[in-house]
Amino acid sequence: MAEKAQAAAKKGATRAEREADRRRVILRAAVEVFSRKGFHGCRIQDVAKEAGVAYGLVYHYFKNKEELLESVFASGWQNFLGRVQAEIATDHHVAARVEGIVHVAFEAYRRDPRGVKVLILEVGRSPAGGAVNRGGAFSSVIIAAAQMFMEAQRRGEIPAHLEPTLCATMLFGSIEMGLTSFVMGLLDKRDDEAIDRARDQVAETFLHGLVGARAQPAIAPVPSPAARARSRTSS
Amino acid sequence: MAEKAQAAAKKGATRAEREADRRRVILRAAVEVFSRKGFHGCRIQDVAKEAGVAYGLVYHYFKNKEELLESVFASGWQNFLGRVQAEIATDHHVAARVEGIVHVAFEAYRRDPRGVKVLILEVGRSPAGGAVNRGGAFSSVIIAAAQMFMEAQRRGEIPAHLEPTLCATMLFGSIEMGLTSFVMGLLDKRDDEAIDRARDQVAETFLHGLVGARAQPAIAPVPSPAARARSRTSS
DNA sequence: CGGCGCGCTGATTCTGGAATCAACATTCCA
DNA sequence: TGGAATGTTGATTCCAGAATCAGCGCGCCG
Repeated sequence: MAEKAQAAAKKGATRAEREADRRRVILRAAVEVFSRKGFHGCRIQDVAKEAGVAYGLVYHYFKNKEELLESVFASGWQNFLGRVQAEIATDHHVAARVEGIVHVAFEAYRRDPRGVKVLILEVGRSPAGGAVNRGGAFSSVIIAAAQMFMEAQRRGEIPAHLEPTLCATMLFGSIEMGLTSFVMGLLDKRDDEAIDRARDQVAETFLHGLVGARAQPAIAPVPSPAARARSRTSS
Repeated sequence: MAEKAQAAAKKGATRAEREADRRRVILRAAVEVFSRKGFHGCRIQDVAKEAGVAYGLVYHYFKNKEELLESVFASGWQNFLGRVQAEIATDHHVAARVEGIVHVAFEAYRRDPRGVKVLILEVGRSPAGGAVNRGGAFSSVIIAAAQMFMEAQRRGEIPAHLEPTLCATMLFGSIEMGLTSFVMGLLDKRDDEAIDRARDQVAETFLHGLVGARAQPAIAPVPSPAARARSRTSS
Protein backbone atom coordinates (compact mmCIF):
# COMPACT_ATOMS: atom_id res chain seq x y z
CA MET A 1 0.00 0.00 0.00
CA ALA A 2 2.61 2.54 1.03
CA GLU A 3 6.28 2.81 0.20
CA LYS A 4 6.33 3.42 -3.49
CA ALA A 5 9.17 5.84 -2.85
CA GLN A 6 11.84 3.22 -3.25
CA ALA A 7 11.08 2.90 -6.94
CA ALA A 8 12.18 6.49 -7.41
CA ALA A 9 15.37 6.15 -5.38
CA LYS A 10 16.33 3.26 -7.61
CA LYS A 11 18.05 5.37 -10.25
CA GLY A 12 21.49 6.60 -9.33
CA ALA A 13 22.72 4.10 -6.83
CA THR A 14 25.03 1.14 -6.71
CA ARG A 15 23.60 -2.29 -6.38
CA ALA A 16 24.67 -2.65 -2.77
CA GLU A 17 23.02 0.64 -1.96
CA ARG A 18 19.75 -0.28 -3.54
CA GLU A 19 19.82 -3.61 -1.79
CA ALA A 20 20.44 -2.09 1.59
CA ASP A 21 17.60 0.24 0.73
CA ARG A 22 15.23 -2.58 0.08
CA ARG A 23 16.17 -4.14 3.33
CA ARG A 24 15.43 -0.92 5.10
CA VAL A 25 12.08 -0.59 3.36
CA ILE A 26 11.08 -4.05 4.49
CA LEU A 27 12.28 -3.40 8.01
CA ARG A 28 10.34 -0.19 8.08
CA ALA A 29 7.23 -1.96 6.85
CA ALA A 30 7.68 -4.61 9.51
CA VAL A 31 7.77 -1.97 12.22
CA GLU A 32 4.64 -0.46 10.77
CA VAL A 33 2.72 -3.72 10.62
CA PHE A 34 3.97 -5.06 13.93
CA SER A 35 2.90 -1.88 15.61
CA ARG A 36 -0.56 -2.21 14.11
CA LYS A 37 -1.22 -5.89 14.58
CA GLY A 38 1.52 -7.19 16.81
CA PHE A 39 4.11 -9.77 15.91
CA HIS A 40 1.83 -12.77 16.13
CA GLY A 41 -1.15 -11.02 14.68
CA CYS A 42 0.40 -10.33 11.29
CA ARG A 43 1.40 -12.47 8.34
CA ILE A 44 4.58 -12.10 6.38
CA GLN A 45 2.32 -11.21 3.52
CA ASP A 46 1.11 -8.15 5.35
CA VAL A 47 4.67 -6.98 5.73
CA ALA A 48 5.39 -7.66 2.08
CA LYS A 49 2.30 -5.80 0.97
CA GLU A 50 3.12 -2.86 3.22
CA ALA A 51 6.61 -2.77 1.74
CA GLY A 52 5.21 -3.04 -1.79
CA VAL A 53 7.25 -6.14 -2.34
CA ALA A 54 6.71 -9.81 -3.11
CA TYR A 55 6.05 -12.38 -0.47
CA GLY A 56 9.20 -14.37 -0.99
CA LEU A 57 11.52 -11.40 -1.05
CA VAL A 58 11.16 -10.96 2.63
CA TYR A 59 12.82 -14.36 2.94
CA HIS A 60 15.62 -13.20 0.70
CA TYR A 61 16.57 -10.58 3.24
CA PHE A 62 15.60 -12.30 6.45
CA LYS A 63 15.96 -15.95 7.29
CA ASN A 64 12.51 -16.12 8.82
CA LYS A 65 9.87 -14.21 10.66
CA GLU A 66 11.77 -14.48 13.88
CA GLU A 67 14.88 -12.94 12.42
CA LEU A 68 12.79 -10.15 11.04
CA LEU A 69 11.60 -9.25 14.50
CA GLU A 70 15.14 -9.65 15.70
CA SER A 71 16.24 -7.02 13.21
CA VAL A 72 13.43 -4.66 14.03
CA PHE A 73 14.60 -4.96 17.57
CA ALA A 74 18.24 -4.47 16.76
CA SER A 75 17.68 -1.36 14.67
CA GLY A 76 15.48 0.24 17.30
CA TRP A 77 16.62 -0.89 20.66
CA GLN A 78 20.37 -0.95 20.14
CA ASN A 79 20.20 2.66 19.18
CA PHE A 80 18.08 3.60 22.16
CA LEU A 81 20.21 1.53 24.46
CA GLY A 82 23.33 3.28 23.23
CA ARG A 83 21.94 6.71 23.93
CA VAL A 84 20.81 5.74 27.38
CA GLN A 85 24.16 4.20 28.17
CA ALA A 86 25.81 7.40 27.01
CA GLU A 87 23.70 9.41 29.42
CA ILE A 88 24.51 7.04 32.22
CA ALA A 89 28.20 7.15 31.44
CA THR A 90 28.52 10.89 32.04
CA ASP A 91 29.58 11.75 35.56
CA HIS A 92 27.00 14.46 36.02
CA HIS A 93 24.83 14.72 39.07
CA VAL A 94 22.29 11.92 39.05
CA ALA A 95 19.52 14.45 38.49
CA ALA A 96 21.06 15.54 35.23
CA ARG A 97 21.52 11.98 34.11
CA VAL A 98 17.97 11.02 34.90
CA GLU A 99 16.78 14.05 32.99
CA GLY A 100 18.95 12.93 30.13
CA ILE A 101 17.50 9.45 30.09
CA VAL A 102 13.94 10.70 30.17
CA HIS A 103 14.79 13.11 27.41
CA VAL A 104 16.23 10.38 25.22
CA ALA A 105 13.16 8.23 25.65
CA PHE A 106 10.65 10.94 24.84
CA GLU A 107 12.71 12.17 21.93
CA ALA A 108 12.78 8.66 20.52
CA TYR A 109 9.03 8.57 20.81
CA ARG A 110 8.60 11.91 19.11
CA ARG A 111 10.81 10.81 16.24
CA ASP A 112 9.25 7.40 15.74
CA PRO A 113 6.16 6.58 17.75
CA ARG A 114 5.46 3.39 15.79
CA GLY A 115 8.89 2.05 16.48
CA VAL A 116 8.68 2.84 20.16
CA LYS A 117 5.32 1.16 20.29
CA VAL A 118 6.72 -2.04 18.89
CA LEU A 119 9.60 -1.98 21.30
CA ILE A 120 7.29 -1.38 24.22
CA LEU A 121 4.60 -3.82 23.25
CA GLU A 122 6.43 -6.65 21.55
CA VAL A 123 10.05 -6.73 22.46
CA GLY A 124 10.57 -5.30 25.89
CA ARG A 125 8.28 -7.63 27.62
CA SER A 126 7.28 -10.64 25.48
CA PRO A 127 6.52 -13.90 27.26
CA ALA A 128 9.42 -15.10 29.32
CA GLY A 129 11.10 -18.14 27.82
CA GLY A 130 9.69 -17.02 24.45
CA ALA A 131 12.16 -16.95 21.59
CA VAL A 132 11.40 -13.30 21.14
CA ASN A 133 13.01 -12.03 24.28
CA ARG A 134 16.28 -10.49 23.33
CA GLY A 135 18.35 -12.20 26.01
CA GLY A 136 17.59 -9.74 28.73
CA ALA A 137 18.16 -6.59 26.72
CA PHE A 138 15.63 -4.95 28.94
CA SER A 139 17.44 -6.16 31.99
CA SER A 140 20.71 -4.72 30.81
CA VAL A 141 19.48 -1.12 30.81
CA ILE A 142 17.97 -1.58 34.21
CA ILE A 143 21.15 -3.01 35.57
CA ALA A 144 23.15 -0.16 34.13
CA ALA A 145 20.77 2.38 35.60
CA ALA A 146 20.88 0.59 38.93
CA GLN A 147 24.63 1.00 38.98
CA MET A 148 24.21 4.66 38.30
CA PHE A 149 21.93 5.00 41.31
CA MET A 150 24.36 3.07 43.45
CA GLU A 151 27.08 5.46 42.48
CA ALA A 152 24.79 8.37 43.28
CA GLN A 153 24.28 6.91 46.70
CA ARG A 154 28.01 6.72 47.28
CA ARG A 155 28.19 10.38 46.36
CA GLY A 156 25.36 11.14 48.73
CA GLU A 157 23.14 12.45 45.98
CA ILE A 158 20.22 10.25 46.93
CA PRO A 159 19.32 8.48 50.19
CA ALA A 160 21.27 5.35 50.91
CA HIS A 161 18.35 3.23 52.00
CA LEU A 162 16.78 3.02 48.56
CA GLU A 163 17.14 -0.19 46.62
CA PRO A 164 18.98 0.90 43.44
CA THR A 165 17.48 -1.77 41.23
CA LEU A 166 14.05 -0.68 42.25
CA CYS A 167 14.91 2.94 41.52
CA ALA A 168 15.94 1.94 38.03
CA THR A 169 12.85 -0.14 37.64
CA MET A 170 10.60 2.71 38.73
CA LEU A 171 12.33 5.15 36.44
CA PHE A 172 11.77 3.05 33.35
CA GLY A 173 8.33 2.09 34.54
CA SER A 174 7.36 5.74 34.76
CA ILE A 175 8.85 6.50 31.39
CA GLU A 176 7.33 3.51 29.73
CA MET A 177 3.86 4.05 31.10
CA GLY A 178 4.14 7.74 30.38
CA LEU A 179 4.74 6.85 26.77
CA THR A 180 2.09 4.18 26.86
CA SER A 181 -0.50 6.77 27.75
CA PHE A 182 0.25 8.38 24.42
CA VAL A 183 0.42 5.08 22.58
CA MET A 184 -2.96 4.16 23.99
CA GLY A 185 -4.51 7.48 23.30
CA LEU A 186 -5.06 8.52 26.91
CA LEU A 187 -3.13 11.64 26.11
CA ASP A 188 -3.14 13.41 22.78
CA LYS A 189 -0.22 12.05 20.81
CA ARG A 190 -0.29 14.84 18.28
CA ASP A 191 0.08 17.53 20.88
CA ASP A 192 3.79 18.27 20.93
CA GLU A 193 3.37 20.51 23.94
CA ALA A 194 1.77 17.67 25.85
CA ILE A 195 4.70 15.42 25.08
CA ASP A 196 7.10 18.02 26.40
CA ARG A 197 5.10 18.58 29.53
CA ALA A 198 4.84 14.86 30.11
CA ARG A 199 8.56 14.48 29.75
CA ASP A 200 9.26 17.22 32.27
CA GLN A 201 6.71 15.93 34.72
CA VAL A 202 8.08 12.43 34.61
CA ALA A 203 11.62 13.59 35.20
CA GLU A 204 10.74 16.07 37.92
CA THR A 205 8.31 13.95 39.80
CA PHE A 206 10.61 10.99 39.79
CA LEU A 207 13.60 13.01 40.94
CA HIS A 208 11.66 14.68 43.73
CA GLY A 209 10.55 11.27 44.84
CA LEU A 210 14.08 9.97 45.07
CA VAL A 211 15.63 12.94 46.75
CA GLY A 212 12.79 13.48 49.16
CA ALA A 213 12.53 9.87 50.25
CA ARG A 214 13.17 9.29 53.91
CA ALA A 215 13.60 5.96 55.60
CA GLN A 216 10.71 5.95 58.03
CA PRO A 217 7.30 7.41 57.53
CA ALA A 218 5.17 8.01 54.53
CA ILE A 219 4.14 11.64 54.52
CA ALA A 220 0.46 10.86 54.72
CA PRO A 221 -0.96 13.75 56.79
CA VAL A 222 -4.20 11.90 57.47
CA PRO A 223 -3.29 8.27 57.09
CA SER A 224 -6.64 6.64 57.52
CA PRO A 225 -6.71 4.13 60.37
CA ALA A 226 -7.56 1.39 57.93
CA ALA A 227 -4.58 2.11 55.73
CA ARG A 228 -2.32 2.43 58.76
CA ALA A 229 -3.41 -0.88 60.14
CA ARG A 230 -2.95 -2.62 56.84
CA SER A 231 0.28 -0.93 55.90
CA ARG A 232 2.54 -3.07 58.06
CA THR A 233 0.44 -6.14 58.46
CA SER A 234 2.36 -8.50 56.28
CA SER A 235 5.97 -7.65 56.93
CA MET B 1 1.65 -33.17 35.06
CA ALA B 2 0.29 -31.50 38.16
CA GLU B 3 -3.23 -31.19 39.47
CA LYS B 4 -4.09 -34.70 40.50
CA ALA B 5 -5.82 -33.22 43.52
CA GLN B 6 -9.15 -32.86 41.76
CA ALA B 7 -9.56 -36.62 41.64
CA ALA B 8 -9.64 -36.66 45.42
CA ALA B 9 -12.10 -33.81 45.74
CA LYS B 10 -14.49 -35.69 43.51
CA LYS B 11 -16.13 -37.69 46.31
CA GLY B 12 -18.73 -35.79 48.24
CA ALA B 13 -19.92 -33.17 45.83
CA THR B 14 -22.90 -32.54 43.64
CA ARG B 15 -22.47 -32.76 39.93
CA ALA B 16 -22.64 -29.02 39.44
CA GLU B 17 -19.97 -28.57 42.06
CA ARG B 18 -17.64 -31.02 40.43
CA GLU B 19 -18.22 -29.36 37.12
CA ALA B 20 -17.42 -25.92 38.42
CA ASP B 21 -14.36 -27.48 39.98
CA ARG B 22 -13.15 -28.84 36.70
CA ARG B 23 -13.60 -25.47 35.14
CA ARG B 24 -11.50 -23.93 37.85
CA VAL B 25 -8.79 -26.54 37.44
CA ILE B 26 -8.57 -25.83 33.74
CA LEU B 27 -8.50 -22.10 34.30
CA ARG B 28 -5.77 -22.51 36.83
CA ALA B 29 -3.79 -24.66 34.44
CA ALA B 30 -4.23 -22.06 31.74
CA VAL B 31 -2.79 -19.37 33.97
CA GLU B 32 0.11 -21.64 34.73
CA VAL B 33 0.88 -22.44 31.12
CA PHE B 34 0.27 -18.94 29.81
CA SER B 35 2.66 -17.58 32.39
CA ARG B 36 5.31 -20.05 31.30
CA LYS B 37 4.98 -19.88 27.54
CA GLY B 38 2.74 -16.96 26.79
CA PHE B 39 -0.63 -17.11 25.10
CA HIS B 40 0.67 -17.67 21.60
CA GLY B 41 3.46 -19.94 22.64
CA CYS B 42 1.27 -22.64 24.13
CA ARG B 43 -1.05 -25.22 22.67
CA ILE B 44 -4.40 -26.15 24.09
CA GLN B 45 -2.86 -29.53 24.64
CA ASP B 46 -0.38 -28.06 27.06
CA VAL B 47 -3.20 -26.60 29.06
CA ALA B 48 -5.06 -29.90 29.02
CA LYS B 49 -2.02 -31.84 30.13
CA GLU B 50 -1.29 -29.37 32.90
CA ALA B 51 -4.87 -29.77 34.08
CA GLY B 52 -4.64 -33.55 33.84
CA VAL B 53 -7.58 -33.55 31.49
CA ALA B 54 -8.38 -34.58 27.95
CA TYR B 55 -7.75 -32.33 25.04
CA GLY B 56 -11.33 -31.94 24.01
CA LEU B 57 -12.62 -31.19 27.47
CA VAL B 58 -11.13 -27.78 27.37
CA TYR B 59 -13.55 -27.11 24.54
CA HIS B 60 -16.38 -28.40 26.65
CA TYR B 61 -15.83 -25.58 29.09
CA PHE B 62 -14.55 -22.84 26.82
CA LYS B 63 -15.69 -22.02 23.34
CA ASN B 64 -12.15 -21.57 22.07
CA LYS B 65 -8.66 -20.53 22.99
CA GLU B 66 -9.58 -16.89 22.88
CA GLU B 67 -12.41 -17.34 25.34
CA LEU B 68 -10.07 -19.21 27.61
CA LEU B 69 -7.75 -16.23 27.78
CA GLU B 70 -10.77 -14.05 28.23
CA SER B 71 -11.72 -16.04 31.30
CA VAL B 72 -8.23 -16.01 32.72
CA PHE B 73 -8.42 -12.29 32.37
CA ALA B 74 -11.82 -11.99 33.92
CA SER B 75 -10.96 -14.05 36.97
CA GLY B 76 -7.75 -12.18 37.61
CA TRP B 77 -8.21 -8.65 36.49
CA GLN B 78 -11.80 -8.06 37.54
CA ASN B 79 -10.84 -8.96 41.04
CA PHE B 80 -7.81 -6.71 41.06
CA LEU B 81 -9.74 -3.92 39.43
CA GLY B 82 -12.42 -4.17 42.11
CA ARG B 83 -9.94 -3.83 44.92
CA VAL B 84 -8.24 -0.87 43.33
CA GLN B 85 -11.55 0.83 42.73
CA ALA B 86 -12.43 0.25 46.35
CA GLU B 87 -9.24 1.98 47.44
CA ILE B 88 -9.91 4.85 45.11
CA ALA B 89 -13.47 5.19 46.33
CA THR B 90 -12.50 5.92 49.94
CA ASP B 91 -12.23 9.61 50.69
CA HIS B 92 -8.95 9.35 52.53
CA HIS B 93 -6.04 11.61 51.87
CA VAL B 94 -4.55 10.81 48.50
CA ALA B 95 -1.41 9.49 50.19
CA ALA B 96 -3.40 6.83 51.99
CA ARG B 97 -5.20 5.87 48.84
CA VAL B 98 -2.02 5.56 46.85
CA GLU B 99 -0.56 3.42 49.58
CA GLY B 100 -3.67 1.31 49.43
CA ILE B 101 -3.38 0.80 45.71
CA VAL B 102 0.26 -0.15 45.89
CA HIS B 103 -0.56 -2.50 48.70
CA VAL B 104 -3.30 -4.20 46.73
CA ALA B 105 -1.00 -4.74 43.79
CA PHE B 106 1.86 -6.20 45.75
CA GLU B 107 -0.47 -8.37 47.81
CA ALA B 108 -1.95 -9.74 44.63
CA TYR B 109 1.54 -10.57 43.47
CA ARG B 110 2.43 -12.26 46.72
CA ARG B 111 -0.71 -14.35 46.58
CA ASP B 112 -0.44 -15.38 42.97
CA PRO B 113 2.72 -14.39 41.12
CA ARG B 114 1.89 -16.54 38.11
CA GLY B 115 -1.45 -14.89 37.69
CA VAL B 116 0.01 -11.43 37.98
CA LYS B 117 2.63 -12.34 35.44
CA VAL B 118 0.02 -13.32 32.92
CA LEU B 119 -1.90 -10.14 33.50
CA ILE B 120 1.21 -8.03 33.14
CA LEU B 121 2.71 -9.79 30.17
CA GLU B 122 -0.27 -10.97 28.17
CA VAL B 123 -3.33 -9.02 28.96
CA GLY B 124 -2.38 -5.60 30.14
CA ARG B 125 -0.52 -4.64 27.06
CA SER B 126 -1.07 -7.12 24.20
CA PRO B 127 -0.85 -5.85 20.63
CA ALA B 128 -3.15 -2.96 19.94
CA GLY B 129 -6.05 -3.91 17.71
CA GLY B 130 -5.44 -7.50 18.80
CA ALA B 131 -8.50 -9.43 19.86
CA VAL B 132 -6.93 -10.01 23.23
CA ASN B 133 -7.06 -6.51 24.55
CA ARG B 134 -9.90 -6.37 26.98
CA GLY B 135 -11.58 -3.25 25.65
CA GLY B 136 -9.44 -0.79 27.52
CA ALA B 137 -9.63 -2.46 30.90
CA PHE B 138 -6.22 -1.08 31.53
CA SER B 139 -7.39 2.35 30.57
CA SER B 140 -10.28 2.21 32.97
CA VAL B 141 -8.09 1.91 36.07
CA ILE B 142 -5.92 4.71 34.87
CA ILE B 143 -8.87 6.93 34.25
CA ALA B 144 -10.26 6.18 37.68
CA ALA B 145 -6.93 6.93 39.29
CA ALA B 146 -6.63 10.12 37.28
CA GLN B 147 -9.94 11.27 38.71
CA MET B 148 -8.65 10.56 42.17
CA PHE B 149 -5.64 12.76 41.55
CA MET B 150 -7.83 15.50 40.17
CA GLU B 151 -9.89 15.41 43.32
CA ALA B 152 -6.70 15.52 45.37
CA GLN B 153 -5.71 18.64 43.48
CA ARG B 154 -9.01 20.27 44.30
CA ARG B 155 -8.36 19.52 47.95
CA GLY B 156 -4.88 20.94 47.65
CA GLU B 157 -3.23 17.67 48.55
CA ILE B 158 -0.95 17.72 45.53
CA PRO B 159 0.26 20.53 43.26
CA ALA B 160 -2.26 21.77 40.74
CA HIS B 161 0.08 21.90 37.77
CA LEU B 162 0.50 18.14 37.49
CA GLU B 163 -1.31 16.34 34.72
CA PRO B 164 -3.56 13.89 36.60
CA THR B 165 -3.58 11.30 33.86
CA LEU B 166 0.17 11.28 33.85
CA CYS B 167 0.23 10.87 37.61
CA ALA B 168 -1.97 7.84 37.28
CA THR B 169 0.13 6.51 34.48
CA MET B 170 3.32 6.94 36.47
CA LEU B 171 1.83 5.30 39.51
CA PHE B 172 0.87 2.16 37.66
CA GLY B 173 4.05 2.25 35.66
CA SER B 174 6.07 2.23 38.84
CA ILE B 175 4.00 -0.54 40.33
CA GLU B 176 4.05 -2.61 37.22
CA MET B 177 7.76 -2.30 36.63
CA GLY B 178 8.39 -2.86 40.31
CA LEU B 179 6.58 -6.15 40.01
CA THR B 180 8.23 -6.90 36.70
CA SER B 181 11.61 -6.78 38.36
CA PHE B 182 10.46 -9.70 40.46
CA VAL B 183 8.84 -11.48 37.56
CA MET B 184 12.03 -11.15 35.58
CA GLY B 185 14.29 -12.20 38.39
CA LEU B 186 16.05 -8.87 38.83
CA LEU B 187 15.01 -9.03 42.45
CA ASP B 188 14.64 -12.19 44.47
CA LYS B 189 11.03 -13.23 44.22
CA ARG B 190 11.21 -15.64 47.11
CA ASP B 191 12.41 -13.00 49.52
CA ASP B 192 9.25 -11.85 51.28
CA GLU B 193 11.14 -9.04 52.97
CA ALA B 194 12.27 -7.73 49.62
CA ILE B 195 8.70 -7.66 48.38
CA ASP B 196 7.66 -5.64 51.39
CA ARG B 197 10.51 -3.22 51.01
CA ALA B 198 9.81 -2.82 47.33
CA ARG B 199 6.19 -2.08 48.05
CA ASP B 200 7.06 0.58 50.60
CA GLN B 201 9.69 2.16 48.41
CA VAL B 202 7.36 2.40 45.46
CA ALA B 203 4.64 4.02 47.51
CA GLU B 204 6.91 6.41 49.37
CA THR B 205 9.04 7.46 46.46
CA PHE B 206 6.06 8.08 44.28
CA LEU B 207 4.25 10.10 46.92
CA HIS B 208 7.28 12.21 47.70
CA GLY B 209 7.62 12.89 44.03
CA LEU B 210 4.07 14.13 43.75
CA VAL B 211 4.00 16.23 46.85
CA GLY B 212 7.42 17.73 46.34
CA ALA B 213 6.86 18.64 42.72
CA ARG B 214 7.10 22.35 41.99
CA ALA B 215 6.19 24.07 38.77
CA GLN B 216 9.51 25.55 37.76
CA PRO B 217 12.92 24.06 38.28
CA ALA B 218 14.20 20.55 38.54
CA ILE B 219 16.16 20.28 41.75
CA ALA B 220 19.36 19.35 40.04
CA PRO B 221 22.07 20.93 42.22
CA VAL B 222 24.68 20.61 39.50
CA PRO B 223 22.65 20.48 36.32
CA SER B 224 25.31 19.86 33.77
CA PRO B 225 25.45 22.54 31.07
CA ALA B 226 24.76 19.90 28.47
CA ALA B 227 21.63 18.73 30.17
CA ARG B 228 20.49 22.30 30.78
CA ALA B 229 20.96 23.24 27.18
CA ARG B 230 19.10 20.22 25.96
CA SER B 231 16.39 20.32 28.54
CA ARG B 232 14.30 23.01 26.88
CA THR B 233 15.50 22.69 23.34
CA SER B 234 12.48 21.13 21.78
CA SER B 235 9.55 22.77 23.51
C1' DC C 1 -29.82 -54.11 38.89
C1' DG C 2 -30.17 -52.48 34.31
C1' DG C 3 -30.17 -49.07 31.10
C1' DC C 4 -29.63 -44.34 29.88
C1' DG C 5 -27.63 -39.74 29.77
C1' DC C 6 -24.01 -36.87 29.89
C1' DG C 7 -19.29 -35.64 31.08
C1' DC C 8 -15.38 -37.02 28.84
C1' DT C 9 -12.08 -38.84 25.43
C1' DG C 10 -8.54 -38.39 21.73
C1' DA C 11 -8.10 -39.75 16.77
C1' DT C 12 -9.44 -37.13 12.87
C1' DT C 13 -10.31 -33.14 10.11
C1' DC C 14 -9.43 -28.67 8.75
C1' DT C 15 -7.14 -24.25 8.32
C1' DG C 16 -3.98 -20.59 8.15
C1' DG C 17 0.17 -19.24 7.34
C1' DA C 18 5.40 -20.12 7.31
C1' DA C 19 8.84 -21.49 4.35
C1' DT C 20 10.36 -23.36 -0.32
C1' DC C 21 11.59 -23.21 -4.99
C1' DA C 22 11.55 -23.12 -9.85
C1' DA C 23 10.77 -19.79 -13.13
C1' DC C 24 11.22 -15.08 -14.60
C1' DA C 25 13.43 -10.18 -14.53
C1' DT C 26 17.06 -7.07 -14.12
C1' DT C 27 21.69 -5.53 -13.70
C1' DC C 28 26.45 -5.95 -14.53
C1' DC C 29 30.55 -6.72 -16.92
C1' DA C 30 33.39 -8.34 -20.95
C1' DT D 1 25.25 -7.21 -27.13
C1' DG D 2 25.19 -11.69 -24.76
C1' DG D 3 25.00 -14.29 -20.97
C1' DA D 4 26.25 -14.85 -16.04
C1' DA D 5 25.03 -13.42 -11.70
C1' DT D 6 22.00 -11.77 -8.83
C1' DG D 7 17.30 -9.96 -7.56
C1' DT D 8 12.32 -10.91 -7.53
C1' DT D 9 8.10 -13.39 -7.90
C1' DG D 10 4.05 -16.02 -6.13
C1' DA D 11 2.10 -20.78 -6.69
C1' DT D 12 3.05 -24.77 -4.10
C1' DT D 13 4.35 -27.54 -0.19
C1' DC D 14 4.12 -28.55 4.32
C1' DC D 15 2.92 -28.58 9.05
C1' DA D 16 1.49 -27.02 13.62
C1' DG D 17 -2.11 -26.78 16.13
C1' DA D 18 -7.15 -25.28 16.55
C1' DA D 19 -11.53 -27.20 16.51
C1' DT D 20 -14.68 -31.30 15.67
C1' DC D 21 -17.26 -35.35 16.68
C1' DA D 22 -18.55 -40.10 17.14
C1' DG D 23 -18.40 -43.13 20.62
C1' DC D 24 -17.22 -44.76 25.43
C1' DG D 25 -17.90 -45.60 30.29
C1' DC D 26 -19.16 -43.77 34.84
C1' DG D 27 -22.62 -42.61 37.88
C1' DC D 28 -27.40 -41.73 38.66
C1' DC D 29 -32.32 -42.84 38.63
C1' DG D 30 -36.17 -45.87 38.23
